[in-house]
Amino acid sequence: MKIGEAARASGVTAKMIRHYEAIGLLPPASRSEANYRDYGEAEIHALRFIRRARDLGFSLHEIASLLALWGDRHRASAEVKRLALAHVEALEAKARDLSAMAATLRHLAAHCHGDSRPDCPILDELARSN
Amino acid sequence: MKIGEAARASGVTAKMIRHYEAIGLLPPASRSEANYRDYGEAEIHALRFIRRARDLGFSLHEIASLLALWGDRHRASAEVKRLALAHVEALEAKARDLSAMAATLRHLAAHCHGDSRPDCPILDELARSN
DNA sequence: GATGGGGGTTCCCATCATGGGAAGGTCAAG
DNA sequence: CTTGACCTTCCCATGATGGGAACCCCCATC
Repeated sequence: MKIGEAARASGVTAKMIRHYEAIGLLPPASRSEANYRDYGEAEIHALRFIRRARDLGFSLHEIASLLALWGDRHRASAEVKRLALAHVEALEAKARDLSAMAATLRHLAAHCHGDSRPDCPILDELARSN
Repeated sequence: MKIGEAARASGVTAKMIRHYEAIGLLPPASRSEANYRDYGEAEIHALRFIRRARDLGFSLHEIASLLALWGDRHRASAEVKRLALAHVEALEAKARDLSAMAATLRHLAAHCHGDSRPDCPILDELARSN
């Protein structure tokens, strides 16, 4: 399979597949006579694995660890779980941060008339001098 | 005030102050004889404004708009409110995305024994072949 | 007066994940 | 044999931030 097909089959763009190889997340693909990258089922599986992990918000660095664990038949699931839960904590912390920002701003906006007059509690808050 | 003092007074690092000037978010600062940037109260206010907007998750691009509105005595607060609420929507959407990822992953982790055995529903899900 | 330290200045590079695009090679079908 | 779709590598850009080098400036202390 050439890179375009692999991209369609895995949901990872060809650009990203090359990138993942370049940074060592994936081993160098074997090449055809025309120097085209050639992918088999195993590679497609790995690419899908990466895409799903990305969809769950894992960084490429974390994904490298996950791939290593995936490929290790003697892994302890405890290690995977630890990694996953640490990531969950980070996701939840980020979500809380964003929600807090949203709530603060929504509150400010609720007090803003939102008409043609210039008075605006939102700007007042941002420009507050203390 | 030199840039270091301005940084301390505003909570924006000197590095970032220079950056904001470089990208045109702030007008070029006036310079001392030694070519040092010189800041007055007005500039400190603007820097604090920027920092607060950043704390609320606004992008520098959005902040440019907010600064323009802030400086426009004839602005309509409707415009500010519109911007703020659009940003709130984006924040909430992002927060929802992160929460969904966290929930999915927490669910998977809950089914993972997390012991020394290799079986792991988390990896199974990532490696799912359909 | 020399020196040292703690500012400041510019400029380049790195992060993280991704995309755009140029210049050129390869292959199938018309 | 050309055309078009694909592939290759390489460079640049994003957004916000930080690190660090090389150099300049000023003030206090020996």
